[in-house]
Amino acid sequence: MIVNNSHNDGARETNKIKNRQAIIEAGIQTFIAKGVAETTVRDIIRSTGLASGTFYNYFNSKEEVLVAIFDDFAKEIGKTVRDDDVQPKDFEEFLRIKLTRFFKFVSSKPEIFMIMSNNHNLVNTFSINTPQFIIEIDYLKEEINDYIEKGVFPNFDVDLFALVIRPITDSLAQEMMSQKKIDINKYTKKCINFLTRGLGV
Amino acid sequence: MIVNNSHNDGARETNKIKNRQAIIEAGIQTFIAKGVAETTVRDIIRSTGLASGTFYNYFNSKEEVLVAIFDDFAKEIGKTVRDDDVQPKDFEEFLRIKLTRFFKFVSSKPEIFMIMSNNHNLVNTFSINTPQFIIEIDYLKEEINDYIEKGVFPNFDVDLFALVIRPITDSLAQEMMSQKKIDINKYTKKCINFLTRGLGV
Amino acid sequence: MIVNNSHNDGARETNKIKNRQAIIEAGIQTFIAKGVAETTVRDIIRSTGLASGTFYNYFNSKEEVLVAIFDDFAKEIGKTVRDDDVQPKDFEEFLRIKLTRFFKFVSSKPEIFMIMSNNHNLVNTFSINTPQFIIEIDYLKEEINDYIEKGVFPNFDVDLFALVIRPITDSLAQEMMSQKKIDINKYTKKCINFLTRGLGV
Amino acid sequence: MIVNNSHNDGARETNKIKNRQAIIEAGIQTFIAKGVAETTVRDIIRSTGLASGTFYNYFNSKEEVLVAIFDDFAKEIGKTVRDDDVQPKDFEEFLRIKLTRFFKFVSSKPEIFMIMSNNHNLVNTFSINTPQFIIEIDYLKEEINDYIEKGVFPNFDVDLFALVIRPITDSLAQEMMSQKKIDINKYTKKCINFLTRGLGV
DNA sequence: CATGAATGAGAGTTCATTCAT
DNA sequence: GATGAATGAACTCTCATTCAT
Repeated sequence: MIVNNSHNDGARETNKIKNRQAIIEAGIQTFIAKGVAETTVRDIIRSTGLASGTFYNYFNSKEEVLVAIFDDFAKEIGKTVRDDDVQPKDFEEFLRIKLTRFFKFVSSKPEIFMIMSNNHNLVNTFSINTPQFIIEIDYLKEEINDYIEKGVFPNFDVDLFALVIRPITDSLAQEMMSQKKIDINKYTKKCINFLTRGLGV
Repeated sequence: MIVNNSHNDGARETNKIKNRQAIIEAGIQTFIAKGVAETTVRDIIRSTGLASGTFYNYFNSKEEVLVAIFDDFAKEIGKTVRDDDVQPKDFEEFLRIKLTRFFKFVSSKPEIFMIMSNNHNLVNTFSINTPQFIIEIDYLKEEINDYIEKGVFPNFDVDLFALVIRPITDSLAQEMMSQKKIDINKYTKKCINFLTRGLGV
Repeated sequence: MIVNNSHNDGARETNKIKNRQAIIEAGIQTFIAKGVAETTVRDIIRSTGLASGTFYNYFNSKEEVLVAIFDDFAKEIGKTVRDDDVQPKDFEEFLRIKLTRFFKFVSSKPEIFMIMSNNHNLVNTFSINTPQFIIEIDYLKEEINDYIEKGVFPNFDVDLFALVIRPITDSLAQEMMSQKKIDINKYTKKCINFLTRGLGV
Repeated sequence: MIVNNSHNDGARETNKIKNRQAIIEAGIQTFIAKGVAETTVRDIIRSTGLASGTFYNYFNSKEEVLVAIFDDFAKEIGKTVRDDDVQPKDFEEFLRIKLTRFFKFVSSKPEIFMIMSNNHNLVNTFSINTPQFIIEIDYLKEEINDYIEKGVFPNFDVDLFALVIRPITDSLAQEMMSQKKIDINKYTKKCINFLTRGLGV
C-alpha cells in the first residue's frame, strides 16, 4: 500500500474549515427542520455525509453548534452594522443607518429567525442570547456613549437602550419575516420612531 | 337500602388535583435547578415521590408540564392585571395600574423568570410563548381599543404595542429580578415612560 | 340516590355471562385488528367499556382469552360436526357430512381465520392448538374407530388421519376464505378426495 | 497518489457477520427456552454478551430475528432438497428423494421444530410463514410443473400439493421429532404414500 | 484527521396488576 | 362484583461518545 502522506497543510486547513462550515450549515437546516430540542448530533452529522466520530473534532455538542450559529450571526450583524466611516449628525440618523442595515441583513439571512420561531413542540422560543451578542451590544453602547461624550447625541438612558434593543428588534424582525411582502423601510421607520421617542432623544 | 354510588369519588378527585399540582411544582423546581433542556420526565416525577407511570396519567411530556406552568402563570398574570373596576383617566394611568400589578406579581412569583434565565447550557436567556400568553395579549389589545373608541385614549399603534409589550416587560422584569434590591417602582416608571413616549401617547 | 340492591342472582349470573362474552368478543375484534402479539389486556378491556380491574374477574391474561376463543370455536365446530343421528354408509359419506358442516361453519364464522392470517408483523401464524381442539380430534378418532370395529369402515391409519386432518382442513379453509367467491362444495370435494385416497379408504 | 481506502475493513466485515450470527444463534436458544411471545430483545442480546445497543445495528425487533431464523432454515432446506442431478423416473421417486432429505435435515436441525412446538403458554403448536418459505414452495411447484410438461409426471393438482405440503410435512416432522426413536424412513414412507395416493399420482 | 461499529447508560414509555373505594 | 388511578418493574430504543482501524 502506497500512500502519499505529504499533505500540504494548506489543503488540510482548507478541509478543516470546509468541514466545520458543513456542520454549521447542516446544523442550521436541521434546527429549522426538527427544532432545536429534537435535533441530535446524529441528525446534524448525518446530513453532512461525514462520519459520526468526525463531529467531535469540531464541536462537543449540538449546543456548541447552536452557539456557533448564533455567534457567527451576531458577528456578521456586528460587522455589517459597525463597519462605518459615516458620521451621523444625530441619534435618529445613527439609528437609521444601523437599523436599515440590520433589517436588510436579517431579510437576506432568515435562517436565525426560522430557528427561533419553530413550531415543533408546544414551546415557542423567541430570543436566545449567546456571548457574541453580549459583546456586540456592549460595542454598540460604547459607540453611543462616545457620541454622547462628543455632544453629538444628547444624554439618555443608554442602559435601557441596551436592554430593550435586542427584544424589540427581534420582535419586529420576526414580525417582518412572517409577512408575505417584506417591507424593510416600514419596520426601520417604526423602530426608529419608537426608540427615539421612547428614549426621549 | 341507600347506596352512594359515587364511590366516594370526592377523595379520588381531590387526589387527582393534588397529584397534578405536585407534578407542576416539581416541574418548576426541576426546570430551575437543571434547566429545561436538561430536565427529564424522570427528574420531575422523582421529586414528587409518585411512581414513574403516574406521570403519564397527567402529562405526556415535560413540554406539556412546561406549557402548563407558563399557561398557569399567564392566566394568573392576566387575572391580576385585568381584575378591575377602576377607570383610568388616560393611557399613562392605565399603564401605571397594569404595570405596577405586573411587576408586583412577578416579584412575588419569580419562578418563571428563574426558568427563563437559566445558565445551564451555553444558551442563557430565552422567552417562551404559549397559547395562554397570546390570549392575554389579545385581551389587553381589546381593552385598549375600547378605551380608544370611547375617546379616553388617543389613537395610537396598538399592534406595535402588542408586539413589544412582552419582550420589553420580560427584559425589564428579568433585569429587575437579577438585582439585589428589587425596586418595583423604578421599573414601572421606566416602562411607562418608555412606552407612552415611544408610542406617542 | 336510591338503588335497589336486591339483585336476584339470576340477573347477576346473566350479567357475568354477558361480561365474559363481551370480553371474548372484544378479544376477537382486537386480535383481528392489531394481531395477537400486539394486543394488550388494556386494548381488549378498553373496547368493552368495562373497567380494567374487571378483566381479572374473568381471565388472567390475554392468552386465556385467546384460548377461550379457540376453545369455544373448537367446541362449536365439534358440536356442529358431531350432532348426528345419520348413519353414514361408508367413510366417504362420513367425511362428506362432517366436512360439509365444517366448511359451512367456517364460512359463517370467519373470525378465527382472520385472527390466524393477520398481517401485523412479519410472522404469519397459520395454526394454533388448544386443549379443546385435541379433545375434539380425539372424539373424532373414537367415532371412526367405532365404525371400523362395526365393519362400516375398512381398517386404515386413523392416527395419520388424526395428525393431518387439522393442518389440511385449516389450509383449505384459509385458502377458501381468502377467495372472493366462497365455494364450500369445491373445497369439501377436494378434501374428501384427497383424504379418502390418501388414506386408501 | 494511491491510497488503500478500505481501512482494512476485512476484519470489520468479518466481525459484523460474526455478530449477526451470534444474535441469530442466541435468538434460537432464547425462543426455544422461553417461547417466542415471552422472549424480549434484551433476553436475546443478553445471551450474546454484546451491548444492548448493538442489537439494533443488526435487527429492528425480535420478529426480524425470528424471520431471519426461519428464512435461513427455509433456504437451507431448499438448498438441501433441491441440489440435484438425479432425474427421478416418476413422482414417487421424486418425493422419496426430496422427503428423505427433508426429514433427514429436520432431524439434524431440530431447533425450528422446538421453536414451533413450545409449551410456554396455553397455545402450544403453531406454524410460521416467512417470505423464503413461499419462495421455496414456488420453486418446488415449478420443478414439478416442468416434469409434468416433460411427461415424466402425470398431470395432477399441483396447487393442492403446494397448499398441503407444508402443513403435512410440518405435522409429521413435529410428530417424528417428539418420538424417542426418530425413524426417518417410517415418516418418509408414510408421507409419500399419503401424498401420491391423495393426489392420485 | 476520518471512519463507523460498538458501547451502555439511561430516557421514555408501557402495561399487567393491585386495591381502596 | 365493578371501578380506575397508582404502581413500578421492565421493556424498547436512542444517542452521545469512544476507539481500533
